[in-house]
Amino acid sequence: MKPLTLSGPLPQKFYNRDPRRVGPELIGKILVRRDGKKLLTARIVEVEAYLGQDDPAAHSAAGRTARNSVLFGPPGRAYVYFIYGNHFCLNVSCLPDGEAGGILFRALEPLSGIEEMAKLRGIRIHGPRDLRNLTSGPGRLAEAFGITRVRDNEKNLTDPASDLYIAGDGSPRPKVISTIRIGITKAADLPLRYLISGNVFVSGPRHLDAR
DNA sequence: TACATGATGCCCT
DNA sequence: GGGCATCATGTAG
Repeated sequence: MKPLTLSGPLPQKFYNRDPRRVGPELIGKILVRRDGKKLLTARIVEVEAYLGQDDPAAHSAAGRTARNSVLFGPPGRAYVYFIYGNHFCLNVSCLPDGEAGGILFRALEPLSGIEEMAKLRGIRIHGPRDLRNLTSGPGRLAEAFGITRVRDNEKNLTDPASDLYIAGDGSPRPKVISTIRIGITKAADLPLRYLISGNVFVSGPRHLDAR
């Protein structure tokens, strides 16, 4: 495997923009978890943008509550929520303090710490195909990175001391396409899902024409 | 205090 | 490709 030369955490100003700009630029970046001696890394291959009050599908649509307050806070913070009684999902807040918006992480391509991810997911890896079960899907990737609401919600992902952050690795930005978002019923026609076209680690349709 | 709902994934065919 | 487990949250009462 090609050795990674990771940057530090992406700066706060990276997230201090409209989610529709942040989303596509997050594609190809690296999600990093430092867990004691272990280092988990994976390339971001699929995300979705959720806007503020103008987006009926966003958790922030109905205004600020105790649950979604991170989305209204400063940019670059982790918003972790629990869904369907089983799964955690990871988002990062966007826009200045006071404005709601965020990016949902939907799929990653595992790079390092794969054994640890498999352990956290409670599965075994038999071949390359099994790698997809690690981090393809919002709930899966959260589990593979040990992400929970108690541990990570409101965490500052731009803090160099953070054990969870997003870094660049100097590689060229991949070709990004956008499609409609997945698993929602409101505002379902907006093209706010961003992904690397054809990447096998993407969850759901991997091309523009496949819906 | 009760209840409907959901930005899902697993386990069957 | 479809059924379903499972519970935090918000809202109504």
